[in-house]
Formats: sequence, C-alpha cells, structure tokens
Amino acid sequence: MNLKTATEIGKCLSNQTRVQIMEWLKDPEKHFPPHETLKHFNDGVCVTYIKEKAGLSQSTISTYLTNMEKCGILMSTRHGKWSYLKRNEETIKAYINFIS
Amino acid sequence: MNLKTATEIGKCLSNQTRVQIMEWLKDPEKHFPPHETLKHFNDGVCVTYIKEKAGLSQSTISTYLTNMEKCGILMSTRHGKWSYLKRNEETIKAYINFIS
DNA sequence: CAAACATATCTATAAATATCGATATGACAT
DNA sequence: ATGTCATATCGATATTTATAGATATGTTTG
Repeated sequence: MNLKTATEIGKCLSNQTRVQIMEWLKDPEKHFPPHETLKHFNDGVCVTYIKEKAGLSQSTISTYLTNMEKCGILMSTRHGKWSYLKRNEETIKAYINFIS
Repeated sequence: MNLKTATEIGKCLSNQTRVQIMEWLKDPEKHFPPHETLKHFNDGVCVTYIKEKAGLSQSTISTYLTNMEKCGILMSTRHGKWSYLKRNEETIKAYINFIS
C-alpha cells in the first residue's frame, strides 16, 4: 500500500453513505433481500439493491461503487445484466496495515 | 466507534498531507529534529515542526491538527507555548476494528 | 432485431473542503 | 506590563466533491 492509494481509500471512506455501504457488505444477508436470480451472496450485492438501500440516485451510487472498486476496497463481478459488489478484504487488510 | 466518528476519521484521512502526518508520527525520531526544549518525543511533535515538514501554512496545519484531534486520531499536550501532537492508538484501533 | 432492464458515463450545478493572510489568544521572558 | 513566539480562529476565495438528470453502453428476452 502506498500513500496515493491510501489517500484514495480515505476519500472513499469520507462519506457516510459510502462507509455504510462497506458496513452493509460485511453481512449482506442481514441488510439485503435475496436476489431473484442469484440465490447466494457469494459475489456480494447488485448495484440496484445498494442504490435502494442508500436512497440515492442510480448515477450517484454507480459513481461511488466505481471509485470504491478503483481504489480496491470493493470488487465487482458481472452476472448477466447485474453487477455484484463485495468487499475486497485483501486491500482492506493492506490499508489497515498501512495506517496502523 | 459509530458511523459518524468513523466518517470524520475518513475525512481526515482523505488528504495526502494528513495521511503523511499520521505516517510521520509513527516514528517521530525518523522524521523530525529533536525539539530544542523538550529532549524526548513522548508527547509527539510540535505544530511548527509538522508545518515545516508539510510545507503548508501555519493556519492550514493548525486546522488539520485540530480536526484530527477532534475525531480522536491524534492527541495533543501543551508544554509551555508548544502544542505536541501524537497518534492516539486507542482510537485508531477502534477505527480499524470498525472498518474490518 | 427491438424492447426492456441494469449499469456506466457525461454534463451541469450546488455544496463542501482547502488554503491562506490577517487577526486573536495564550504563554513565556525580560 | 510589554514584546515575542507558538498556536488558534476568522474571513475570503479557489478548488474539489456531491449529486442528479440525461444519455450511452451492455445484456437479456421476446
């Protein structure tokens, strides 16, 4: 982990909704309904569900998630027309190691 | 640690200089000259030294440090006319626990 | 291939943050 | 008490970020 990446992660974690998204994704079963098509949460949660939970516009949430993926704290998997997001614990660990 | 505090800490860590300050304060001996009056780094480093190292104005650095103290990641001790800043590992640990 | 749906990107504006100079406050030394 | 030094706060402006609507792209389904 270098200074630049750490700062980008800090920016992602400088907004209440984005911090909440990170919290929600710790335990998707607890915070999101099961997806109609995919029956599991192995790859996380789709953009629409996160958008509904957060109560912000689709474009705003999409931007959030894109940036969170860019700096590495989230990872996304496409399943058909849906994008699933989950926490990237590797990067999170590296970040924690950097600041502690 | 609650959502609000975690977000405030995220804001502090969303700027390159502030992240660097946190890094520098991990090992003051390595990054700062010994203070003329105080011979030790037990309470950290004074504002002026941090300002000089960062290369920003006194008012900017003072604002940074005040906010970093408010959210708990730094703690300050007055020794005469100097304010010494050091990391508050307790809060940092709590924050890490919150996001991991 | 057209329609429908999910997500991403673009563009614009509102809101928040960054940064500094000026000034105020607090602490020591004379 | 006054001058000096260290730090804090205020006020103003520049820059960045937030946010959403519109539009584009990609994917499935009929």
